[in-house]
Amino acid sequence: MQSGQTSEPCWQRIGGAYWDADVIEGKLVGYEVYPCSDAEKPSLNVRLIDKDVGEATAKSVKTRLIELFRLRDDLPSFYERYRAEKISQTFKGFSGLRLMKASNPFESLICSICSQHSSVEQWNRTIRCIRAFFGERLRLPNGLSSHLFPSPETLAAASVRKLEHCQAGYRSKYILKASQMIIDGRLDLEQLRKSRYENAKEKLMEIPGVGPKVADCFLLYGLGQTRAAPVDIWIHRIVPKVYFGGTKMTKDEVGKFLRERFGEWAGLAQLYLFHYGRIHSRTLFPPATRLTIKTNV
DNA sequence: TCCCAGGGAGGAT
DNA sequence: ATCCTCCATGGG
Repeated sequence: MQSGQTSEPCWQRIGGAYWDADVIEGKLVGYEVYPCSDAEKPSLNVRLIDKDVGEATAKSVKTRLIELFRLRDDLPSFYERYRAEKISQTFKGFSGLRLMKASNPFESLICSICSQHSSVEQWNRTIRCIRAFFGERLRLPNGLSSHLFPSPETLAAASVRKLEHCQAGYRSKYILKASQMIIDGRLDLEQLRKSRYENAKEKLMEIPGVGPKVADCFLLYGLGQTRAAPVDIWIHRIVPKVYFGGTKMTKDEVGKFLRERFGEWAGLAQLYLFHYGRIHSRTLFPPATRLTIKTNV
């Protein structure tokens, strides 16, 4: 929930839980999610914030969360399969870390676009601001409220000014263009779900502001194409370090290596390598020493 | 004041 | 193909 995947903004806490709300099958539902720390029987405990939720809706929420947190992914067999690989050194510190898959692909696309050359904190702020400005407000019975992410139609009609107020910066025009392409029918996110990885990626890169990395983020976190392995600055640093003795590689080569080596699990491998690279950045990539020499002219 | 943030576009070699 | 620089904006 806090790992900065561009499926959606990080979930927010209340007490020891995390909460969210959405309209599921036409009904407003809020839910709190509690982690269970029993390593023998790992589970997720969910409390619905509405006393009056039918059984069918409750079941839909369950299905939704299983998809969102990809609870069907078999992590133990992933760990086991690559136990003897160099990547296994990244498993220790992040046991249980999972990929997520967006409930709302359009939101994930905009998250991915906003994440470029930005920080998790900043693009999260931007997305929440866009929700608050343009999205329908949901009021829960316990007093909490939340906003849906707006539709492509709503965002396409948004002014650059308001988007810039959300601190989207130079990405505002990208957001507008992507929304426009969707309502024009030039871009169909659900159709991309069925496309081959290479074709889908090529199509996505027709959107201005969407390059190889952002396209892969959307394919992975938005559509659940686990073959996609976004190569950002950290992956670009860590993969040559861990697997090739520090040899210089292009980003394309790194991405190709991850897909060939990890196949359907390239995206998950990327997730572990990413967090490992970041947490050990000081020791793995010591900052270059800088010298400033003053001259007399 | 400077550098950096889960990059990408446009232009110059 | 590979290399620059700029892009908004906040935070360290």
